[in-house]
Amino acid sequence: MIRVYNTLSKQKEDFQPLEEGKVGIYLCGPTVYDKSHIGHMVGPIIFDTIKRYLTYSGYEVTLVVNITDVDDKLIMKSRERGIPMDAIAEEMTDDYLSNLASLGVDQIDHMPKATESMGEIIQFTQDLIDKGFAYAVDGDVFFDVNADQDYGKLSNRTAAAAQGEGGEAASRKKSASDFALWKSAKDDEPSWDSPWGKGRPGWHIECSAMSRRILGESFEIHGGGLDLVFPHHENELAQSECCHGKPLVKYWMHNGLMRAGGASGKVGGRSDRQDDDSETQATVETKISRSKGAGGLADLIETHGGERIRFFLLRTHYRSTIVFSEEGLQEAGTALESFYRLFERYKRLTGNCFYDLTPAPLREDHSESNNDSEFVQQINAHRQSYLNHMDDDFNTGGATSDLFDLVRTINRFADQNDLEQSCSDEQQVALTAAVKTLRNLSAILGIFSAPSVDSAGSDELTGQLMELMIALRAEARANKNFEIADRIRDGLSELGITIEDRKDGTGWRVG
RNA sequence: GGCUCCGUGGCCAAGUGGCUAAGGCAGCGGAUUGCAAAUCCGCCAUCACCGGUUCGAAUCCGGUCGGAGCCUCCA
Repeated sequence: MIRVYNTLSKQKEDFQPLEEGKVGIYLCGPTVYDKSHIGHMVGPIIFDTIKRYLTYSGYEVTLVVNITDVDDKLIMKSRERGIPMDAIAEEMTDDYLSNLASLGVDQIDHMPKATESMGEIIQFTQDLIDKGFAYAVDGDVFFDVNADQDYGKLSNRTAAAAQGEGGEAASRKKSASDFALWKSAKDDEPSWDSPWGKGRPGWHIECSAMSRRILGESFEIHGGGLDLVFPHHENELAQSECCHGKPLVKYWMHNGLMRAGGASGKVGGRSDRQDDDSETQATVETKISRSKGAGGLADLIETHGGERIRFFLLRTHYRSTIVFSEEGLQEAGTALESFYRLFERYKRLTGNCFYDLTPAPLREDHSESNNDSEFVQQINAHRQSYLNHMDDDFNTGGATSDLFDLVRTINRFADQNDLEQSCSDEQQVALTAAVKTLRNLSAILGIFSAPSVDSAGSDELTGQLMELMIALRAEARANKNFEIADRIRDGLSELGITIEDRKDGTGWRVG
């Protein structure tokens, strides 16, 4: 039984879809007014993983991630740069999509855009007016918070305590906590025709309208960053539930936010964009680490590779705060090495490539057999532990530890049976079954789908040169001329190449 | 001020009532190796602090200290 932490009830609940076997997930995506930073990737990566796991568990899953391509920040950006809003939206959407691709996020089924959903948004707004939950004033439409008995249940606050001064539109609102469903446009702003005049949607209404179109009036999971609980999700919930008279979603899931190492405040958060008036030494240091974290995600992917970043994020439970640091990413990279070495070892022993193994699509029954060897039993135990971790609110941090256990168990099997000396057909079968388990389980996390491409110096000439160097060194070693042999190894080491003398021959790698 | 959440070994990080507190990185000892590298084996924590509940708590309750998020745009 899968269990899910629900922000609404503040506890873990048994996962039970509304309709047997089907799951709808709506994840709040970015407002595309600027390039994405690493913090924007936490949600997509965890929900991509959640969909993979639910699919593996037999559910038919629809994952929706919206793109907000009209809002105040986009309009400001458009003025700043002197180009149309839709050009900025397109540029930043492309940036977002390419980042997702680099990080192996490929499970998204729909990416609706606000500007392509105006009809539904206007209809939704009209529905709320008709039902008495919203009112139009001078071209604006506001949601009437006091008409909603349940308002505040997600973020645990009352309507009165909800929203401060009411902003610039305060004078037209019935109550300061009322929020805009439709905003009238000034002359030079992008706008769409509506029954209330030219204008654009408020921030929250697009999600209500688009989720209704694609997933229906009620669906299973709504996700987003913890910072969206209020006001975004609170308001979205209010709109949809007042409109439909039933729960919008069964499970509200919120991922923790990322912090820059040494700094306070989340990556890309408000403090990042504020002009600091107090230039103490501490804030200067903070800015440096910030610029690393919140700076170009594309650069980060360039230097570390998507797999390392994805693994780094998934090692922590999705509800925790992740502190971003260059060192943390480095360490994740070191940890991944043991997997890559096992894949190479597997290939040497069996001739098969890890990446060519096809991951099992479904979580099949592994009924315990008494005939199983100790090795097979250990592998199954690790597999079961992995599934238990994932069943428990998608505990990817715990699950990765089972992956390391699998690696150690497989290496131990190879060591103890001296497979480098001889590997029987039977042993090859056992080895492949175990490696395949690793393949299946890592595929759920979205890692190891293809060889990591960060290995430099893998061109043909280098390979031939290395073959020559290794042959020369082997000759020297055979003649017990260790001085020469070590000179070769040390020299290569200075060039960043590591030599490994294994029982079945000498290998080399960059790094 | 209101509302959430967190504090586990040198660092990262699972575990949230009961066998010897996962796993990773770093370190140390051993096997292996000509020496290394890789791999394997072993070692390294009583869970911020105080008090309470309980046969039994890192895990529940209260308090103290420390940290984070939201209450304003935000993944």
